[in-house]
Amino acid sequence: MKYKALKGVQDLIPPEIELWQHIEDVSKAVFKVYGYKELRVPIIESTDIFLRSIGETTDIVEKEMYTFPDKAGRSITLRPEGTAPVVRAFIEHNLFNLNPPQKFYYHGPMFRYERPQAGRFRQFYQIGVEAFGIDDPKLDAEIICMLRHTLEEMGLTGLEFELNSIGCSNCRPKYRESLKEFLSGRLVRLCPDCQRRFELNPLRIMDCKVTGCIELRQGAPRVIDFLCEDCRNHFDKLKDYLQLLNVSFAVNPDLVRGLDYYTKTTFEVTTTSLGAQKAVAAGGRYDRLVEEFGGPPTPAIGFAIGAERIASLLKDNYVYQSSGPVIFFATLGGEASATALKIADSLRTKGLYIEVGYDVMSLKSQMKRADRLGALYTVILGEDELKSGKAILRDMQTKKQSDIPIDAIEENFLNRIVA
RNA sequence: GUGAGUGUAGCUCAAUGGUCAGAGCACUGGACUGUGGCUCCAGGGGUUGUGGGUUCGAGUCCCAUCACUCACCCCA
Repeated sequence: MKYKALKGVQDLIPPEIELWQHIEDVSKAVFKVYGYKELRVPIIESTDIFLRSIGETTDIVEKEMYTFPDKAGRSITLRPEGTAPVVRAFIEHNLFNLNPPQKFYYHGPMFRYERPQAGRFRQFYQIGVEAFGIDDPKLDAEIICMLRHTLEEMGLTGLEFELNSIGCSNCRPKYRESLKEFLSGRLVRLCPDCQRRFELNPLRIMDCKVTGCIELRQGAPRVIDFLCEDCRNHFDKLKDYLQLLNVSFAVNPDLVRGLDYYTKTTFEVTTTSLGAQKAVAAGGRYDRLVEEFGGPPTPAIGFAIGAERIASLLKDNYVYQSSGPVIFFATLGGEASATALKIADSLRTKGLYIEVGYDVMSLKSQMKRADRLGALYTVILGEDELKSGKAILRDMQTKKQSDIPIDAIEENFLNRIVA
């Protein structure tokens, strides 16, 4: 094959595309009742937008970004995630002047240069939301509740909600030091990856799956125990609200987000029915990012849903809805074909789904096509029918046929639909 | 970036190193000169991912390369 899609990217084609439309439609409908407005931001941004927000030492920035110079030599990056561009747009258009909270959603492709595997692609689709201007844990609860609502509405079941608080700029550094102190004596016995994490992101060590590391970190300090009063209150209230809203969740003290900008609340939704890439949505609070981007101090929280993973969970049980044409015109001969085409065109302008056969096809193959398409009726129109002025109307379900005056076809079907 | 596995028809897969590479599904046609689903029959469709090598002989063995898959790192 001469041309193929690039590694890690994929075409979405019928009928599967319908599932994707379902996922987008449901999320839009649910977001709407929570007051979220759509925001469309470019898929390319200045590279430094991601350097500053995601963190220069994260893997995303270090090795996963599609970065290239444009024709004027500026460094451009295909967005690896949606929060940074939304924050940039939020500040650029002074959206903080609106009454808080300012609530937005977006959906579209993201790009990361990674080795593809199950549930991971180089171009992947996220549906995300961001809410600005309120640091009340009620907003955290609302947004997590909205996420649950969205996923359930899409038809997902058996999801697990995990929750954590990773503190703020007051309490996290203290925890980080305490953790490093605890681990420093055991450093040489940790796996090579964790030895690297020790300097880079020691919190990640708590997430390591190597059995030796799991044993070594027994009794390690937990971030939850280091929260300052503000963070602790926030987290406690959030849990209360979630209980009030009947959202079942598990506190996972080891839930660490990969991006630098998160503060306080972090959460993740996982499923047991995918492979290693089992997170279907994740998010958290980022109270400092807007200010760091040059905007006014603005607390914020958001999440993103991984559309590929949702699609792969839903695809086996999804029932495709696409309905067939009301009429299939099976014609024989040029004159009949022209007559049918004209009637079909007229009915289509009235909003009816009509298909016509083409002259190269035998009647048999036209009938077959009508059947495959799921047509309700087939109108058979040949030279005999033109002569008598009456076409054959075949009900595809009952196989019953009757004559119908050619002049009356249009009116007949328009009335049928109205009635 | 690391590791393992797999590349044969549109799809799912066969073929102890030995004729000119097969089957099911799908597609087209016929049985039914102008009537769909079921059945039967026939037909079209392949540079066996690509390039080298070993051999009298390679889909099969070896090397390289590309792609796909899964996992690691990391992450939705």
